[in-house]
Amino acid sequence: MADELTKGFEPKDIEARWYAHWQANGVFAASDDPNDARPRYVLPMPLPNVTGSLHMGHAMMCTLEDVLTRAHRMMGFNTLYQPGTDHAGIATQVVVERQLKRDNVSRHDLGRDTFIERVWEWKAECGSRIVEQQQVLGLSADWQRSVFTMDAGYSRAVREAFVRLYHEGLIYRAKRLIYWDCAAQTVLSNLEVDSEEENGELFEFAYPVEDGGEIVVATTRPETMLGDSAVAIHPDDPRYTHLHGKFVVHPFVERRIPIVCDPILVDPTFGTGAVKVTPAHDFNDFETGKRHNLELIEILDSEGRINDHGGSFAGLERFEARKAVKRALDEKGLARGAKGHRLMIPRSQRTGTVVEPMLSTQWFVKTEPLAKPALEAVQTGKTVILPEEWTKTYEHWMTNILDWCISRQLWWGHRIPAWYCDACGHATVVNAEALSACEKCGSTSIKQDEDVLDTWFSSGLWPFATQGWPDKTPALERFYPASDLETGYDILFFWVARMMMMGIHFMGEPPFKRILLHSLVVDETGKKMSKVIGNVIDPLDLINGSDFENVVQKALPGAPLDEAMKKFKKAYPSTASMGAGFEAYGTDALRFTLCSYSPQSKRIPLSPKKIEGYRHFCNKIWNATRFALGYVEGATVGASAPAATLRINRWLLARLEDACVEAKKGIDDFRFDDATARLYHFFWGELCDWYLELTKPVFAGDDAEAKRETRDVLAYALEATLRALHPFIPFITEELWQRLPKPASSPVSIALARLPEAGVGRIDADAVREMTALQEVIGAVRTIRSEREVHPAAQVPVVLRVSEPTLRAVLEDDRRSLETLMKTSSLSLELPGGSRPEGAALSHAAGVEVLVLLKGIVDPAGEKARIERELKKAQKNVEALEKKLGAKGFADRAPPEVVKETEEQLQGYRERIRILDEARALAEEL
RNA sequence: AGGCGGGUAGCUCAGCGGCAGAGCGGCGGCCUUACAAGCCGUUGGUCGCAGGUUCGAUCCCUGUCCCGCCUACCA
Repeated sequence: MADELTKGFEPKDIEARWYAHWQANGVFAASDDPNDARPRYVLPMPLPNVTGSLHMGHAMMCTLEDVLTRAHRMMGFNTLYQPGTDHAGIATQVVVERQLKRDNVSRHDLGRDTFIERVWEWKAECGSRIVEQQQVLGLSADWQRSVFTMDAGYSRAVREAFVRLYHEGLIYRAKRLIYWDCAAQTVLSNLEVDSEEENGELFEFAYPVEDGGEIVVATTRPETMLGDSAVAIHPDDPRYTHLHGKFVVHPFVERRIPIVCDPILVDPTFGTGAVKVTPAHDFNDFETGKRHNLELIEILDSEGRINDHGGSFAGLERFEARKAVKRALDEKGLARGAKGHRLMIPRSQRTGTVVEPMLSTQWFVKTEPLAKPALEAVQTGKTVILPEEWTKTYEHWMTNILDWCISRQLWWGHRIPAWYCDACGHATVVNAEALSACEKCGSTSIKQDEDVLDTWFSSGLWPFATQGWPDKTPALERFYPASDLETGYDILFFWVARMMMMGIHFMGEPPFKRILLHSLVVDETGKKMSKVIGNVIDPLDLINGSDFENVVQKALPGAPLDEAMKKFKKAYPSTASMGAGFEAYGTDALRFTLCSYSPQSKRIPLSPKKIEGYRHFCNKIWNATRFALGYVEGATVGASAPAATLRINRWLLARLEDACVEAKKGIDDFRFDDATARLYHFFWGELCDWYLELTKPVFAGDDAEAKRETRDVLAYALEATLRALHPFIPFITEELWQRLPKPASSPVSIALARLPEAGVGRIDADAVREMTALQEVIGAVRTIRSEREVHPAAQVPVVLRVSEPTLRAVLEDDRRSLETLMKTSSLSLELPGGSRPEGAALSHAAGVEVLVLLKGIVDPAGEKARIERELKKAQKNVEALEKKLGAKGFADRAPPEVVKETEEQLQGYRERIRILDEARALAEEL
């Protein structure tokens, strides 16, 4: 540690070292001490799947959450970032089954108990990977408290919730039309189904009418006609009036099918205006069936094969059956042709297979009574959603919520605590892992429900089940409700809404004060990251660096390298200029980048170039500190800003104050883009570009008191700035902070130091105004030098003419600063109106006439062109302002200060024109 | 179809009643002893279109055209 800083910032060297330091010192641990008087900050981590590995979405989420966590810890809160992992029912089961398949074994071969053992083994092997990756990201979660949703305690909470809701009548079992995943062999909730538009066909065929004639219907799923129990027409459709009350004959099975009139289902302008009705396999038809009391004819088994109701088609797989039905209709002369048709195909999120609406007995949560208070909590502001616009989406969803199917035909998960009695048929629902007798008749011939609960049911209990609920533990008392919940907007309904409902129901108050939502991380062109498009980026490749070959193989597994490369480069145009791969940008650069995107936009187009830019920023911080370390040894750093008399020091402390206040506001408002932008600008644009440059002449000079003051201010401001930056870039700030002089009572880690807030610096309007004038004057000289192509090292005489006494004094006072930054050995201050030096370029800034003596180096034509350009600009401004001032009603209706300000602006531009006119005359003489 | 959001510099996006901003890029000049992962300067905009409210509109209102996302879908 005592060794010197390397010339450039190398993230790899420092990250692992400091994470170990934090862990060893218990920096992340929340306090259980009942006497701890600090306010609490609790943030439940959106639990990743145990099957998962870290992707960009996690990186985004984790970064924002860790910033919130670290910032609050530094604000003096007793902070709990509650980590954990989710057993992820379907996802995990699918992964392990796939593994078994390699050995040609199915889960049924193993049996339920053995299979579950296998899943646990797998979890023990691979379940910690995502946690390790989260630690690479620097997460300051309290890992000691990590919870897995299948832990014994958590499982007990899940059963308890089920049992209570059941006895309150909020959970019921019913036969309903549900979405069925034929591959995973389970029911899915409507949220686990994604519909995409795909090409299909609209197939038309005729039903013979009983008394002769026919009626033509159209369908995209011809095989479902085996389960038809009606043909519907619109009651007012004149084409079909003669068929009212008639029947058609099913061509394949012995069945008379009624023709019904239904104005809701039938749109007479679409297709033939006649619709086949299959109540057991279509949601709309199901409703129609209820209206007309139609027969429910199931034709599919759980694997998607036609069952006995399908007559001669029985046993055929559903897509085979489709072809067979079409062929058979054709043979009977009933086919009436087909046309191409775009339609929405519902697919399982997990297995990708087309899901089938099927009738099935399942467990449901009655959502309406739970949703109402969850809606009210947001409407009354007890829970706030940020960014605000999501409130409407939440309300819309909560008011249109459907009952929630919570049973799943899986083995991996929380088994439903219901036992059915063979003797009396009663269902015993109790919080137990095993049951020996029916609670009603005492029979021991009972059987537990085979199904498990939807994963979202268990994760809906997260904010309180992690703290020991249903027991009234001290942890539950202390850490419920949580403060914030941060997550992607895509699981607002899946998860957030569920936690709101469950939290309010079981705990009596909403689980969070704020719900903070971030957007989807997409590729540079705005497309969703997917292994089909080949635009997935592993965050660790950005942190550790990686050849594009490696990156691309992960993005599009199994594809030829050049094809994958082409797709990848197309998705990330900015990589074109990046050579053979990503350099090791480090965790800090990635985190800072992710924070810099506005949470309001719906997409976050990840740009590797931008990450590179923020690695440059880290390098800048590194080098600025390296510079400062050469001067700050022995500095006295106190808890508050040191006294300052020099203008540059007063100015820096004023800017520090502003930057820290703005950054804190950004954090408070969940506007990390504002916070990072302000800190970036302060550090680079103010501290480095101006302040450090201005300290150079001071440190090179021989005014001991000025040196001492500047040393103290530099050390103080840098130390404070690192603290302000720490939540965003924890590693580099810790590394540098440890090397700087700091207050005597500083903690073992910057992570435990205070976040700078109002009062860290000092408001000093005079210093800011005066420094701004200096900056403008220096800028004017630099512009002239640059446009005249004066070599940056060349010393050129400068004359400043100013009448205003205060400003004149400031310029005189900071002569040394001006000379350094203007690169002049000969600076003279004069009153306006003196003679015109030969070969002078003239400009104007902050009320000062700026003359740069360029005789011999000047290009008269270029000089004139520049002046003309500036004159034109100034004249345009004058015209605009004159028009504004002269506009009807402006003077008497606009606020006086606005009028005054406008007049002053106009004066300024007029003055500028006067000087530029002179400059033009002067240029003529060159 | 309904709901929500967006159209601002070449690109990605802030700003949302009172002189149009940032980062990246472009252009010109510099290896100036913290940093070439850098320094200095500079160029980019009828703020989607049309009306309205206002002394004043990128910002508020109405209409309109595009583009996303979500929900529900026509068998």
